[in-house]
Amino acid sequence: MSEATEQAAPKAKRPTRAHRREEILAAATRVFGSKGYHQGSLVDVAAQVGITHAGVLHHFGTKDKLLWEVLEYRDRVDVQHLEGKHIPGGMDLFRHLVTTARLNADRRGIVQAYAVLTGESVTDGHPASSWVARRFSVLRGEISQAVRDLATERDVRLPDGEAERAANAVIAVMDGLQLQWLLDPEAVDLAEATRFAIESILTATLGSTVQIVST
Amino acid sequence: MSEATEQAAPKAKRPTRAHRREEILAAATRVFGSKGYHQGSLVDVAAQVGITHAGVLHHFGTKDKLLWEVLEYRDRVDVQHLEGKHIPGGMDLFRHLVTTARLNADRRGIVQAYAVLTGESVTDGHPASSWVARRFSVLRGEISQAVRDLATERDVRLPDGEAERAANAVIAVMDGLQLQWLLDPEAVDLAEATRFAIESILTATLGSTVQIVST
DNA sequence: ATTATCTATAGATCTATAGATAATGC
DNA sequence: ATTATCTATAGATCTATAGATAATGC
Repeated sequence: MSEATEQAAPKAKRPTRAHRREEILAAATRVFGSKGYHQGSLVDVAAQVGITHAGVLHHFGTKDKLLWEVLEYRDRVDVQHLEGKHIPGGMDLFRHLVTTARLNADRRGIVQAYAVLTGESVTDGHPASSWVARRFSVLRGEISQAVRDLATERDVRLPDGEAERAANAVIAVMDGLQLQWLLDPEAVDLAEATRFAIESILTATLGSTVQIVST
Repeated sequence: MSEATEQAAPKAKRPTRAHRREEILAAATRVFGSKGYHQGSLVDVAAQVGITHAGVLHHFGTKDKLLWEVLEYRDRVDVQHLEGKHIPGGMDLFRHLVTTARLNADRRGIVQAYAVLTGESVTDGHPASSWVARRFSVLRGEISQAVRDLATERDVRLPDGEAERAANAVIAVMDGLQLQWLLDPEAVDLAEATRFAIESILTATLGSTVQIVST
């Protein structure tokens, strides 16, 4: 905040290195989201930032590395969005999932990028496949733990593997609903559908009605 | 079966036009499934059939048209696989969905093709998007009707739009489980997970335990 | 005569590299 | 001196077309 070091108000300073990289990452997210990784080109990304593709490569080296950083960037943004900075447990986790779905209904680009890259990631040797697989694995762990917490809370004894099955179903239903919503937003109310599906899975798993009151 | 018209045993006759087209469609399904539509080239497809890419274009005109025919071909195969030739209703429909999931666990290529093309289809202007959207719409109609049938059968009065919500959730969970299974087959038992998820959704929707006994 | 293929090639793209130039920071 | 960009270009692909050749069917 010291004004002494300020010489004059520079109109359009060169963006800092970190800032430029962020601009490129944001542009790449849009491009990969709207066209996919293979079909989205470095020229497309560069054009959105107002430089040439060579400029993009100067910052990221290769297109693969750019994608990796886009995915890491996504992780960082997702986490920093949480208040407590770490993912909640028990019922709060499911509330959080529904809330995220509601926010996502106004962030089509992000949802699309996630859906496209996830779909592409099952192709042979795709650079995003290990990222997506790890993401699933982390979610599976967190959600199944939350299911176990709820079961304990309600004195329900779960069959072996039931918490994992429920977690997989919850993850699956969120991904699948996003696909349907992207292709036909009229046919699916993303937040409502997500709440309904998660409540159904939890209700059936725990044997008594579960209601998620999202904030 | 008349032997009179047979001259000699021709070793390797030229395949009929229809047969050659089928070979190409099968190859294209494999290629688009393993690499995606944009990344899978006509040269790849042609190589699998043992001709050049120009031969493929002779039969299908353009790459887009080839994709459309691949999708129609998929529809035809799916339908002809059913015994009655049309999709069943009520509980039989859900039995059929679980059975399909079990068969799919041994047809990775087909599942992968479906997942990849569905994911790609949400990119801007993708040639498969209307096909996927229609597929969702048809499934939604069939499944929601089956849910209504079950509700009537059990004297359950469903809230407005509940059958559609349940249908969307069932479709979503099947698609989502396929993604997880493709990326990590150890983590998901496709048939078991599908059965569990559909039973959960139906149980919660109908308010009493639903069990799907797959044949 | 028609159908199925092939070779050759045009015309678009794409990623990545090399080397030059301009702008900042010490 | 370092960092950020640019221009130019190499080297791969890709789709699609044109025209030639071979194989079948009447």
